[in-house]
Amino acid sequence: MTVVRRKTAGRKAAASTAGRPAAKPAKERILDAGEQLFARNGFYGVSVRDITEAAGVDVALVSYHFGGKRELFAAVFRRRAEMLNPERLALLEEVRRSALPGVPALEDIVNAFTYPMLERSARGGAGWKSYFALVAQVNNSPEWGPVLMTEHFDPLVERFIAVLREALPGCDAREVYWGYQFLTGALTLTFAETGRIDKLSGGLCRSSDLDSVHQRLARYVAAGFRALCTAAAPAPHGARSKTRRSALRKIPRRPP
Amino acid sequence: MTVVRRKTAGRKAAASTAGRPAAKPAKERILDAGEQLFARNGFYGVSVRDITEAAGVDVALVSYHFGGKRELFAAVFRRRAEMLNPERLALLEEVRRSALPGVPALEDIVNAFTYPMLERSARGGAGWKSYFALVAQVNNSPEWGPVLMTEHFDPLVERFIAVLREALPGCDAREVYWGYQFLTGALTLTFAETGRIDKLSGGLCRSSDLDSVHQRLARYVAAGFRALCTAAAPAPHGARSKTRRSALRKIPRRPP
DNA sequence: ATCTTGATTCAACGGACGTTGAATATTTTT
DNA sequence: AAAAATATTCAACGTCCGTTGAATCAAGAT
Repeated sequence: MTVVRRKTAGRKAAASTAGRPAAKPAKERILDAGEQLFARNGFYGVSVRDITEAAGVDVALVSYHFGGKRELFAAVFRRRAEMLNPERLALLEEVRRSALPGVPALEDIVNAFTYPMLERSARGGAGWKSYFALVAQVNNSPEWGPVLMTEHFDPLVERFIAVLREALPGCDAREVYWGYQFLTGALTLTFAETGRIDKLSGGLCRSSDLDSVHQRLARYVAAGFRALCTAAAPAPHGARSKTRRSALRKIPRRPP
Repeated sequence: MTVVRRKTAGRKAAASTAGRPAAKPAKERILDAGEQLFARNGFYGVSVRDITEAAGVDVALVSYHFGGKRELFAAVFRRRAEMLNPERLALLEEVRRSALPGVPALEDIVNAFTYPMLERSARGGAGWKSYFALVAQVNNSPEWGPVLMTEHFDPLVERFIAVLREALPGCDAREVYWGYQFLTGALTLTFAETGRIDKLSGGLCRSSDLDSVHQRLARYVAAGFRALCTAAAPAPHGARSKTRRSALRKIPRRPP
């Protein structure tokens, strides 16, 4: 009956005068809060109420603006992919064009793939950092990976692999696909920034030091591609026994 | 009052005669079911009831045997780590010993690290496959990775890195740590088996084909290590501009 | 045979979950 | 200024959540 409407008035005042964060529209603030929280605890580890409280909006707005929690998750994932990937594609084409009539160096191709991500994760703001941590989890999730990664990244990846194959003439396509798989695994774990390398190295390396990654990943991966492609052609067995046979022994099967 | 105890009698009969799965003790069946479900949907994506229903036991047994859901998750993670890592360590030492008085090939060191996992994921049974998919998610999770990976894998990893450094004399320690980081990222994404490489390659490569990974990963990673370590010594800038400078442009900062 | 201990079942708890519909407020269009 | 469209608030819904305590069962020890 005599309840005073503190909330509404208070929110309005805070939005127009006091706090910075209330400047953005609610829909965007939900995306920001969801991005941060989903990156930390995954889809099921975050409730709609967690997100709306962090965003300072009402719970019902998630269903209103996005249709539901799952759709919000997809929208979070889509938002920055659409900002990022056109630029990565343009950079890749630029690398390719500037190497004509030859083919670009493998390092440059890999860099075109990784640099826009590493650069934004390092200096693009907290939102981008959260986003890439989220990508790391999605990429390794059997539930979300096949859906979201395929939908938003595969067109770019296909073009990237095509350019890689140009730069690796005569190399079996399978080697390139596996080489890409190893690259994306290394890249996404980097974005997870779990701090594990910090502990392992006793502080010598830091997860957050993406410049160190930028200086090393392309070289590492390019060498890996070359090693895969200079290996014996599709001869499944024989030769090169040193790397495969030397000290390996069979693992016994589990007892039934 | 007159309720008939169908459940108990039925379960007992099924356990002793009809079904295979009831042969194991309840505690182990909970671990098995949790392993499978956690691997698919993560910690928060699976309820205690999901697990106990899959295991065919009462809900209360999770709290009774493990103390709670979180402790069950940790127990699932610990169980196979304790089977696996002593063997990986023994294999590493065997590789090292059999190379004396020299140092082992990088490929053999990496293989000692990866082969026991790849072999079990390929031929160790469904439980092992689930387990490594779970490891892939944990390794990329900012919430669980630092806790569980550090606790159960770091002693092994430290020894592994020490041997790597023996095999890379004169190489800066940071290069080895980063090289390991890229390796574990590539390895764990492989275990996630999201099927993404299958779609990308049009069926040419299969996520589940861990033998293909075994044939390629050690070569790829060893070449990567060598590339990191033969690069210009800790000279942070200069030289080698081709790999770093050529076609890269600055990414503009976000508007404030 | 009785006692003891550990394993399992059952029912229930308070709370958090995602979503909804009606009511209200705000902005845009006419 | 009125009307329409959009945005936000509030309260509540039914459901599922993890955990608990008391009761029952199954064996082994005394």
